[in-house]
Amino acid sequence: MAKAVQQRTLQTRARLVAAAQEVIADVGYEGLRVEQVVLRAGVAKGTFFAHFRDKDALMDQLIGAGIDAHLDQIEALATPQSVAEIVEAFMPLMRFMTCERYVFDVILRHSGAAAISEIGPIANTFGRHVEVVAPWLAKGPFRKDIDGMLLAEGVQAFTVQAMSLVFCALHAEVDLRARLTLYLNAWLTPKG
Amino acid sequence: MAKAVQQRTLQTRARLVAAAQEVIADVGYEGLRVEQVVLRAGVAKGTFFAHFRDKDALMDQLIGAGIDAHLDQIEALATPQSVAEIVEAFMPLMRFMTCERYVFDVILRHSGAAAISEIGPIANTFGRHVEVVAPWLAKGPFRKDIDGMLLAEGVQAFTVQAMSLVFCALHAEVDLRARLTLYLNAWLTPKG
DNA sequence: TGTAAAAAATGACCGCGGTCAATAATAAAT
DNA sequence: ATTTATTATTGACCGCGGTCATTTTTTACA
Repeated sequence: MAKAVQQRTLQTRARLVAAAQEVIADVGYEGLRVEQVVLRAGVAKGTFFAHFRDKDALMDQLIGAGIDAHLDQIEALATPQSVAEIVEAFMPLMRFMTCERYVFDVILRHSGAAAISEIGPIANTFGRHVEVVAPWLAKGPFRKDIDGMLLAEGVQAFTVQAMSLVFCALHAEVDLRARLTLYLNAWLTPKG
Repeated sequence: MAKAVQQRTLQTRARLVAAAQEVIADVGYEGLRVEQVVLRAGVAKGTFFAHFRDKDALMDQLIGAGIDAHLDQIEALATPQSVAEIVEAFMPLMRFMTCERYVFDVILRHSGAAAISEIGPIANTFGRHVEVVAPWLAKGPFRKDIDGMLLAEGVQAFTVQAMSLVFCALHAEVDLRARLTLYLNAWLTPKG
């Protein structure tokens, strides 16, 4: 039994990813065209689809990597001791996730796994997000009446809700930080 | 000043909508092709796009109408007095929203208005949803420490989260009703 | 080396959403 | 009625994601 994957394969894939990042640097995520990517990479169109199931799979990988990089930063932080500190810790990640409407759409589409038994990069970052937040909540001055995982899932739900409002005409005036702070105070430190 | 809109226009639009519904009955929302719709309606392809900005706009209208019909039913109900009753009231709507992955994606994409200053049918139903729930929460045995609108927004966020998990491989085993009940108990009747 | 089997790359081709200059139908004015 | 202005319809055409039979390259083995 030989090497399952050839050297050439890795090179081609790396070239495709590098080319894609260059294209994105030029025209943004939404402006990316597969044809431009293969042109830069110097391969045929069909080759792209031999390496990625579809354009969305490439986006899943690239955006997932971006989220992971932000989560690395977040994990290196000292444990936040308040809602304000939690919000602040997540601001850079949220800014990235909402840098383009198209990016946020891709994230939403992949946040629940794209297909059954097929958990992609972005879906994994959502799992990671919960695992990062749960211990914070356990250590901090927050409600203790419900399971830590459930509490963390709630934080995630409200984070998504707050980001959605960035693109919502009805709530355009309310900024992301203030909105998430409002949600998390109500969720994490209920007085009723 | 004459009638701004001709009779013919209304007829054509009605034919297009009717044709679209027939196509959906045949092949589902995801299977809908604009060409099939115009074929059934007996008009040219360009006509479709004179009546709808794009395919998404048609979906927005049709799915938005579906959600509105469910909200009509929900509004006719007696005010729920518990989390269980709230969940039950929303089950049919949630089943509709998650009848196809594509449908849920369209809903997410349009739940925050599609474009600035352009609030579509689905975005409106999200506003309506909050307005239906808020009075329920004010009257029922739920926490009173935060604003009613905020409380209702939270219900919406958790409803979306619960529906997302329907399509998520990581949580496929957990059913919608149980998941939402868990969320809403934690949100509406905190003990901490 | 030479050769056969497996893996990777190719590019012509297709499906389908969306555009637009040209045309037809309707309403308004004389 | 005839002309004029406005609005609706048409269908050839384009952009772009995605497919697949064919060709090229690599690997395994004699």
